[in-house]
Amino acid sequence: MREEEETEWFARWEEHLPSPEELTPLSQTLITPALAIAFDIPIPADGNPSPILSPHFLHRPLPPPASPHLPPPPDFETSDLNSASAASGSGGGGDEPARTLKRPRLVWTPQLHKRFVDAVAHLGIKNAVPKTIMQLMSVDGLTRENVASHLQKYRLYLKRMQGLSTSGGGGGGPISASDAATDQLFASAPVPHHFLSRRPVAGLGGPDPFLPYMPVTALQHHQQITAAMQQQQHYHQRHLGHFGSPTGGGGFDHGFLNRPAVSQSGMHQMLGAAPGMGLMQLTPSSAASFVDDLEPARGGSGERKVLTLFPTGED
DNA sequence: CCGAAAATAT
DNA sequence: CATATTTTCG
Repeated sequence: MREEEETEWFARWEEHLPSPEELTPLSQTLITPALAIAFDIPIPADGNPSPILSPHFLHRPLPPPASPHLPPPPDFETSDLNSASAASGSGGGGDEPARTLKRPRLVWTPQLHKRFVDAVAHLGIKNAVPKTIMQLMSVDGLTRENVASHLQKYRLYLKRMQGLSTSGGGGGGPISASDAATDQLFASAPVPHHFLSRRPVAGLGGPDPFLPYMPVTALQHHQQITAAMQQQQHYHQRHLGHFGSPTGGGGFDHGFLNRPAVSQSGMHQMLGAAPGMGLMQLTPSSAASFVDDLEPARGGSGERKVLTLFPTGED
């Protein structure tokens, strides 16, 4: 019977999250610099190249099928399309500049986290170790430590949930125990129910028996964690928090950005700061002003038209 | 290399 | 002060 349940969440998964453009207001560059040029697309801020930092992190093609008999890796895009100019087989050179540089704090955005969860789900809790996860994610710049750290937190989150999910968890609300700001990130991603209260399937040493892979084709992000992105996202995250759209008739909560009340933690932070909210923490290095335009669109329905596409031109 | 804890940064 | 992410230790 459980099997059916699993298939169910599986089917619902799609609706659970990716969805709406509302959730993807992030400005992912869909157009590569080269492409833009080819199409003669005038990049905004022409005079303002947004000299946002672009520490060229190392980018590895990530080769391995890490999965023995695992279905083809998710359509996770390898998130690398910068091979245009670097195609030169030069020595491999190897010189990935950025090997000993202190890379900026990694910001786990919902998208990244989703990728993380997907990877873990496909690997199965058993094989979900940092290294493997990292490889599956194929996110350029991601290090094993990044994943390990996040995994640690993720596990704690899962554990926490198990204890709170006393209501039989069946049917009612799968995951709605705590809405601490902390869980927001995790809430944004569908937590495979197998993870909860359920140990490795006996008799199976490998990945879960079934793993049809979810239809997350909506993934339209070319993820390349760069300082630029991080800054933008970070900035957004700070401003997000209250969205007046109480699931207007929806009924399904996408579980993200629509948490009505902030817990104490949130208040504490505000208390520390001024009610006027002027907390704009720009990273030290370049305090260039970004053209972020994430409008809460209060009032009627929201209007998500965030197109801050800027050239990742880094190659 | 993995996992947990301590240390730091925000 | 709390939380997120990094670095250190076992």
